[in-house]
Amino acid sequence: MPEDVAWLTDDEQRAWRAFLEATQLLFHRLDRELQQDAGLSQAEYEILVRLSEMPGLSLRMGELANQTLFSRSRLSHAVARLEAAGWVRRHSCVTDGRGTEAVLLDKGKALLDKAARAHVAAVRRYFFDQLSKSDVARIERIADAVREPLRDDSGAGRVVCEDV
Amino acid sequence: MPEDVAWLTDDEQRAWRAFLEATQLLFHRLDRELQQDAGLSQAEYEILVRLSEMPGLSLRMGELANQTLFSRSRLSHAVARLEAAGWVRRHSCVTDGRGTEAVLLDKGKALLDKAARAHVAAVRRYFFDQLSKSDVARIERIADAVREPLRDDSGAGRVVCEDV
DNA sequence: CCGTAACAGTTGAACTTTCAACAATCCTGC
DNA sequence: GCAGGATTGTTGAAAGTTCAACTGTTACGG
Repeated sequence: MPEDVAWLTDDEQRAWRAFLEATQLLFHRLDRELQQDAGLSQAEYEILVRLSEMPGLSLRMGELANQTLFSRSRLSHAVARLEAAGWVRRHSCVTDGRGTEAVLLDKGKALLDKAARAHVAAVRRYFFDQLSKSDVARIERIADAVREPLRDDSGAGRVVCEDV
Repeated sequence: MPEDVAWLTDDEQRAWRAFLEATQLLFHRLDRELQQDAGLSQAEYEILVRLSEMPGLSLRMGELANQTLFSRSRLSHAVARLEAAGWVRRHSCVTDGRGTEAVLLDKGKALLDKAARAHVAAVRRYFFDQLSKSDVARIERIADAVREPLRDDSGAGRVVCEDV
């Protein structure tokens, strides 16, 4: 391991590895339970949730992609599967001929309700049960700080200096 | 959304979503930069790192799977690719005829050194630069608390009560 | 020893995600 | 209005992951 770039301190090293392992384990576990309880992947669940929160239970594909942080392609494939399963329907957008709207169907809403119960319980059990009130606040603050710089320039490769 | 199971409070809801989004954005970004800088996926990088930390630069497949949290199958495929690329070699274990040892080759070590420089810089830029000293300590503590219950019974489906 | 169970790892098929190319529509300036 | 460019979304193939079945090896009980 080279030493000439700013390496991580021991504290940082331990924190980073613990963080990686914890998130990995947590997401794997939540995924598996969601799969067992409702036959949904985290990705599918996320899509259904976002739709369910919209008035009209519908959303343009692009906006849905933004909210879920999926690529357009990934979302297209995923929604195609949800549509095949009868949980979602797509129809082309009235106001913009290029667009497509995805709509959550009753069958999908029912499944989501069932899935959400189990999923929230799991999130509580494996995550919030281990956390104090101040941990929760701290996590929100840290997460906000981390995501803010990453949020916008999501397609940029390490901008160094690029103007005039 | 049903209300009869312990739902999340508003604080928890916000923290959870921020956490999900931050981790997603962070991992995507690190993945992409690793890919651009060294042509490695996070998974491949992880494998090379673990091998590089062993005396002899080698590890049994099973132990490597444990450390990386990969399934045996995933690891098999991944190491097969690394082997095809000439970064790793496999040979069957001397002391246990069933086993296989993966060994990091010079070419792999060299690649890893290069990759590590860029990767660590990225981890610092996108993660630690946003964190205070006390954030780092808190993260380690929380991560430990979260992973500990998940660590062992990694194959269990929500044990309710199972004895006598 | 021998038969059986447990273990270590690999394999191929099914599925998901990514990547690049594409079709269709909208917008803009002339 | 219409050419050129940007935007929206889909598609098919390649790459990666998961799942279940399989091979070969070791450990154990009789």
